Amino acid sequence: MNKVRPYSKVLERLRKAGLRPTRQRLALAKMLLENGNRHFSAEMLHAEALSSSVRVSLATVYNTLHQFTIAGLIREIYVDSSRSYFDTNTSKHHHFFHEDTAQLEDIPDDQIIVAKTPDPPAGTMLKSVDVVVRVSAS
Amino acid sequence: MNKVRPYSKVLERLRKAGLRPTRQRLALAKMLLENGNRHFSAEMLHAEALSSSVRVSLATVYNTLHQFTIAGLIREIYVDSSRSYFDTNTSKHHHFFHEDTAQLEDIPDDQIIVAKTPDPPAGTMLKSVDVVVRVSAS
DNA sequence: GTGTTTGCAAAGTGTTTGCAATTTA
DNA sequence: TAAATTGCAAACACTTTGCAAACAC
Repeated sequence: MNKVRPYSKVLERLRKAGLRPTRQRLALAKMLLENGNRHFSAEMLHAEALSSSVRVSLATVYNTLHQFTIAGLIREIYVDSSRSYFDTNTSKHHHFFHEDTAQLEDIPDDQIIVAKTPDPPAGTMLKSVDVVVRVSAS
Repeated sequence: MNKVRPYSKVLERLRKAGLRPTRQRLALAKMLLENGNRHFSAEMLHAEALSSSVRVSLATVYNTLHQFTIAGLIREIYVDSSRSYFDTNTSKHHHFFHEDTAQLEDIPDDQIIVAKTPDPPAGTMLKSVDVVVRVSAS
């Protein structure tokens, strides 16, 4: 059902987020949002941009990922204490993390059940419930 | 029941892990293992050591935390992509992460239920199931 | 035109490493 | 005294930032 979004959709989403659709932002948004769910780091996205002949600096990739995260277009996943990973799928779901390869993989929804979510401590509100299942070659 | 472990216990645990009980390792191990469950970063532990007049370099703190982690005396928790956090409680349990203060807090066992743990992908074995509930001041 | 965004290079942060000096067994 | 460990400073990897040039509206 949810096919590749037409170009205008991406442009519209940037506008809605208050982000000027510059050449760099548009190119990165298209790479990320028109190709299904993806897990990636800043370096990975930068490398992919360059090999697709999208000229963009690494600094801009970092800044753009930050802006996209704030805008809710992507989300950050915490699995490594020395590198940021992101996911284009912002809906509630969880991850496998392959320790050997540093790859992320979605856990199918029917494969995990968090039956009870804890009450947030007094004075706080819940932001997210993230489950990471670490695996390695057996 | 589980009172403060006597000095010899810590020494014995280091020996069992194949780690020579040097002054630095012994001091750090005592700070960590004789004071209940603690969440901390390398910098935090280093600062605490210095203020307790335990002379130890930051490099040694890093190296020691790594060795303790491999030995299973402590475990690492992944909540921040720019800093490593550790926990002296190595048994199965989950965490709140206060985004405002960067503090970790245990989730009481009866407050969370992971009813179904996913099958690890083919060719992999499960290492851990970590739940992080992010909260912030409301 | 005016304010925003980019790219570069420099700076910053947390962490690791090489190696001489020290310590442990 | 032989092997392991420490501390320092330098090196590292990843990320952020200052600022002039380029760009969007």
